[in-house]
Amino acid sequence: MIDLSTYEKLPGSFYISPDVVEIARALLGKYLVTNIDGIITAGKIVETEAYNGRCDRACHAFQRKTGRTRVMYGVGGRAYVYLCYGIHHLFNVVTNQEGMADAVLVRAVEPVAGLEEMQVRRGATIRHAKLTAGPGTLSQALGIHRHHTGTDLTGDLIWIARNTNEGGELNIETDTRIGVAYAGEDALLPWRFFIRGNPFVSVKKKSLT
DNA sequence: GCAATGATTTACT
DNA sequence: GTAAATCATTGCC
Repeated sequence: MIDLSTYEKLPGSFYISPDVVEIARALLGKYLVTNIDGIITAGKIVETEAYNGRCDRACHAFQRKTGRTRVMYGVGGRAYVYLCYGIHHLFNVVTNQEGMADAVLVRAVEPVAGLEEMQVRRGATIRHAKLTAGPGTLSQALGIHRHHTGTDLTGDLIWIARNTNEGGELNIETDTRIGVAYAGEDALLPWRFFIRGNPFVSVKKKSLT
């Protein structure tokens, strides 16, 4: 179990920045913590993707203000969780100000707390290294569900923290996003960020620097 | 009201 | 490497 006393919850102001790409990059190395059913689980964020509601066709909210994407048009600092392929819950962090539909998809975390609970949620057959390596699997491991959409990330159910004992430089790698080929040229945007060499990154680096 | 589809994962060949 | 699973949201009738 990690020592939560050295973890500092990110303030609401962190999510208000107009630059969603910068936030996606800044979230690497932070800790995503959930308190579901009274059980704390947490993971270090090792992979993210940025989605921009105004100039990015891969974003669900691009030129579409619907029931599902409504939360993304709200103020930053809330959760956007959506069901993909009928099976997987994908966790996003809404950013920017009211009316700006930006979000950061958390694609992978490294488990740091509540490992046993994650194993139960994921099933006995799963290997430890695969507990949270992927946007659908990390949501399942942390107990994040579709109905958590709209959750305030400065509350006590789901939040993001930084370790005050850390803060050193991270070896951050950049690449194109995954699974958004339908978005045409927007799929080429280098808006995926991950920590180099971390075994929990969902998709391996495809090219050398 | 109804049919199409996806920011994925897993199992099988 | 390829294919199936599976359902809320969406767009059109």
